[in-house]
This record gives sequence, C-alpha cells and structure tokens, in this order.
Amino acid sequence: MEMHQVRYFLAVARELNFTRAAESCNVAQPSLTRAIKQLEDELGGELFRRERNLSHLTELGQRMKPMLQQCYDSAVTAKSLAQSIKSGAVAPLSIALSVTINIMLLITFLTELVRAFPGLELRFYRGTTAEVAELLKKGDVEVAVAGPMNGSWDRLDSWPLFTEPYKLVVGWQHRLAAISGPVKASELINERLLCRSNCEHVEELRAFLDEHGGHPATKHNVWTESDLTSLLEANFGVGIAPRSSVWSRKTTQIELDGLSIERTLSVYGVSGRQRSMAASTLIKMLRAADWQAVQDQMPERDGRDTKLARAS
Amino acid sequence: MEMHQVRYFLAVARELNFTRAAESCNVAQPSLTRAIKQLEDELGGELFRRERNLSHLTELGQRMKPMLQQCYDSAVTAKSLAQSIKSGAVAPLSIALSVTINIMLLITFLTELVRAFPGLELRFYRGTTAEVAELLKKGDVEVAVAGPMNGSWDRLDSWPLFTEPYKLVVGWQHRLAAISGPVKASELINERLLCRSNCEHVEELRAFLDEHGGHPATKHNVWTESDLTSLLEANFGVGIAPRSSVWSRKTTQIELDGLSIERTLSVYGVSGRQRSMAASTLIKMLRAADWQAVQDQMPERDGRDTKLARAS
DNA sequence: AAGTTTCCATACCTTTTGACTATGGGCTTA
DNA sequence: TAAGCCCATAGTCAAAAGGTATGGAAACTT
Repeated sequence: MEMHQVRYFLAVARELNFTRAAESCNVAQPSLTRAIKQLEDELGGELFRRERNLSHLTELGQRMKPMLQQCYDSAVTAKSLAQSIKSGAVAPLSIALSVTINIMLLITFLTELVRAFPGLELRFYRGTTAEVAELLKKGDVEVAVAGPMNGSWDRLDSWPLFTEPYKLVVGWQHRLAAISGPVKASELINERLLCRSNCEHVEELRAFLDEHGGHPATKHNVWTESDLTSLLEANFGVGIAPRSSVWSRKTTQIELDGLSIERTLSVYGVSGRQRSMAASTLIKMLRAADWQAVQDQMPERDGRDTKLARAS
Repeated sequence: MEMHQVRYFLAVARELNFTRAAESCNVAQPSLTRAIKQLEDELGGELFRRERNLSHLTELGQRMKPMLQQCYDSAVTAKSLAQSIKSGAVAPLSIALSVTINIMLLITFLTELVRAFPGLELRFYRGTTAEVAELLKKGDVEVAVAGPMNGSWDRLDSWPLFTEPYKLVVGWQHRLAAISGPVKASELINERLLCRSNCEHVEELRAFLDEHGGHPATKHNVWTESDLTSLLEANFGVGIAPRSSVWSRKTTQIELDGLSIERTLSVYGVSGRQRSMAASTLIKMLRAADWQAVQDQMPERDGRDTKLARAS
C-alpha cells in the first residue's frame, strides 16, 4: 500500500467520480484509475462500484475509509508538525543531573536561560553518574551536570565548575547544631549516619571514619539529595555530604575535623555532536558563573520549596 | 512522503542501526539510507544522529515517530481488516424500509435469514418512498421493501409481494371498535383523523372523504407506522391505513364502506449490481412467501413489542 | 600497533512503476 | 441520433526504488 494510492482513494471517496478526483489530485485520470485498481488488488476486493453518476463506495470501501483517512491524516500531521518545529526553532533542551546535584545550584542560570529563549522547554533527567553518562551517549540529553566522570568516555566534553568540600550536615534541632567549631569524627559513633548510596566518595568516607574511630552506630543509604535533606530536617540522623548538596535553612553544615574529601562538579556535553543554541548558552553561562558567589549565597536562602516557588 | 519511507524510518527507530534495519525490511542498506535521506529532506531536518553504535533519534525524529507509527499502523490495520472481511465473507446486509412498512411483516423471514447466515449483520434504514429509492441508487442499501415506485428508475428490480386494502383503524376503547360491519364515511365527520403524512394515496383518500361527506373535524399527520399505532392505541383518533400497517391487538380494523383504495408492497433491488448472497436469499424468501398466510396471522398476534421480543 | 570488523555513505547500473497521451466503449442527456 | 460524460486500456517515457560494489572512518581484536 503506497501513500499516493491512499490519497487517491480518499479523493475518489470524496468526489465519487474518478475524473474529478484525478483533477483534484493533479494527475491524469488513467493514473488514478490504475492506482485504485492496485489498491483493490492488494485489499482483495473492489472499493468502489463504478456507475457513472452513481458511483459509490462498496461495503469494503466504506470499512476501509476510516483507516485510510487516519493513515493519511497522520502523515499530513507529521509533515506540518515538522514544519512548525523547524520554524519555531525552539528545540527543547534536555538536561541530565546526577542525583547528587542540588538543582538549586542551577536555578538562577535556568531562569536566565528561559528569559533568553522564550518558549524554551526544559526536560530534566536524573540518575547516577553512570546513568547520566549513558543519557549523554544515547543522545537523550545534550547537557549534564554531575560529579567527576573519570575518563569514562573520551567523547565527553567536560568543563569543571567548582570544587567543594564534604561537610557534616545536621538538622537544626540536632545537638551538634549548636556547636560552632569543627566536630571530631569520634562524635559520630552513636549517631545514625545518612549517606547517598551512589555517592562518588563513599569508599573514602568509610576509610576516614574507620581511621578516626568515628564508625557510627548505623548507616543508612538514601538515593537523592532531596530525600537526604528531608531526613536531616526531620532530625533522623546526621549526614556527610558535599557542601552544595543539602541546601536548606533547617539544616546546619559543620566542618568535620580532618575530613579533606572534595568533589568537583562539572558540566558535560558530547564532542562532535551539534548542540542547540540553548545548550551552548547554558554551558557558557555555567562556565562563566562566579561559583564562589553562588556558594556564599547558600546559607542565606530559605528551604528548597520556598525558593523553587519564588524562582518559577 | 511514501509508505516505504515510513516503514524504513520505523525500522531504523527500532533497530537504531541502518544495516540491521535494512535487513529487517528485506532491502539493501543503501536503498534504506537513501529513503531516510529523502524523508529527512521532506521533513526539513535530520531524523537520526548517525554515530556507529550510538545512533539515535534526533529531537525531530522523536517527535515524528508517534505520527509515523500511527500512519503505518493504520495502513496495516486496514489491510488486515480487509483480509478478515474477505475471509469472514459475512458482508452486512443493508435494508431500506419505507416508513409505511410495518417491520413485523418481515420478522419471520429475517429470523430465518440470520439462521441461514450465522453472524450476518443487518442494517435497517427508514425513509419515504423517494428516500428509499435514493438509498438504493446510492448503493447504501441492497434491498428495499416499499409501496409502489412508479417507474422512478428503470434500473429498479421490483418484485410485488402482495396487495392490501386500506382500512379504518381505531383503538380498542373507541366507540367504533364495537361495530362489526362496515362503517360509513359520514361517521368520521366528528373524529380526529390520523394519516401518515407520506402516505402514497393521501390524495385519493381526501377525494373519497370529500365525496362521501366524511370530511373529519381535524386531520393529523404522523410520520411512521409505529407512531400511528401508538396514537390509535391511546384512542387519540381514528386512522385510515393499509391493512398490514397497524399491527396491534389494542386496535381494531374496520372496513370503510365504499373505500376501494389498495396498495401493493414490493421488494426492490438494483439491476446490474452484484448482490450479496444474503440479499439474494432474502429476496427469494420474500418472493416465495405465502403472503396471504402472513396477513391472516395478523389479528392473532400480540402488540408489536411483545412480538419483537419473542422473535429476537 | 596492526589487522579486522562494523557502520554508513557514495557511485553506478537495473528494474519497477507512476504518469502521460491517445483512444475506445458504454451509458446518459440533449 | 448526436454529443457528452465516465471509466478502462494500450503504449511510451521518465523518475525513482532497488541492487552491487566500494570506500572511509571508527571501534574492536589480537
């Protein structure tokens, strides 16, 4: 079954006259006749009863019409949709974030971006560092922000944004929240410790705590930074996390004595793959940002939800 | 946009590999490549990002996929539907009845017909005699039963079934229901008379009533025989109708003195047009029927609803 | 590191087929 | 009876779909 056969069929079904249908399709009448014949052969029956001025659809033709109409309509819709996409030229921007990234870090840049590209549609994806790399590879996203992806793929374009230390984070009601100076690892021995299960430095952390006699009573794993934040706010335990990861007024960040683990956040793209204007702009903005200033702002802010509402 | 392009596109979208997609379509890889290129030209953008083992749909490709999938699916569905129609071979039988025909006349033949053609689907149409003729002409129905269509179209095949007189019909509570013998036209002078507005003999009736001094007080028009029956049962007035038209235990038919109007019911088809097996069978059954016996059965029966329920 | 494989594109040829013109037959209308 | 309309058929042409051979570049193997 070919598209022109479908088109001709619909024309004849509309006109109920082969000659006029051929005119409306801008082809010669014999061409149309032959196409209809072929369609009839393929479907195994006559589609029209040819009766001069009384030509009409057969039973088979009547049953076929809705299907073929839908077939043709979808093709037309596809084409016009492609046209509008091309002219609109606001390709959506797909961004992958590692689950260890607090989206608050990006809010100011994203608001600036959508201001620069009115109508721009953003699509966020979340995953582990490996999953984020996969999303980049597969072309599901153009840009990603994540911790280090050590040589996982040589086609990764990566631009480091900033490096931050790991901190001890506690809820505002926690006993350690009152302490101003650094805390010793041994203080954690009776605490419930919360870690992100996909933390890049989980092994280093374990080694540090073992070494300094701070092995905690229990250790819980959470998946996302927002879950971690919620549990900390509820005083469920204490967390060790990168500085920018937990961004809430109801928690306090404290230096852990002797802990020197750091992580570097980077923005990633795929080299040799054409990037949309929006993606290039976002990458430029992130690279040009004063990340020290962004980090300094953190303690001044409200809880995540409030901030999100204000930004949107 | 051609169907094979759509097919190839969907194959590549599924396989994410031009070579394997070509295999699955049973064409050479260059043919498929070229078809995709043409589709991309027509849609005005790349559909795939070719990256060896990382090929994937572009944004445009992802947006096109559902449309083109639907397009292809409808074509496939149409073809398989045509196949099942052909193999099933139970083409629905469309029948037109003039509104002056009581469908009860046909019930026994229709039940026999559906017994002979298991799975046969019946479609009834109603209309005036002219409309019924039009339905036959346009091919919307194969068979029709109606009163006379005097030479309205020379391609009409017509087979007379029976001729019946017009009768006076009154509800069972009406004063005339008690009278056994013929009634004079002058008796109707203070009655409300009900006629079907599309009655074939309405002019003759008017002339008869004028001549015999029976011009009634008021004259109402109804459209269908079932409406007429309902009004008569409710003793709303008296009717003059063909004998088989009103078929209800709650009415009584009385001879109107001197009224000799008759009508002939016929079954119609279109000559030179292939008829389905079911249509031919129905016509044969109607032609072979003992219509005297059918008419004799009429008074013995219950009201229409009861009978219909029993027949189905 | 070199060889092998994979994947897509290009060049070129063959075959298919869609389209056109011309024409004819059958039916309707004037 | 003539004219007109409607669809089918025949024959030709050109476009395009399909095929083979091949090349280049990346990825994988040894």
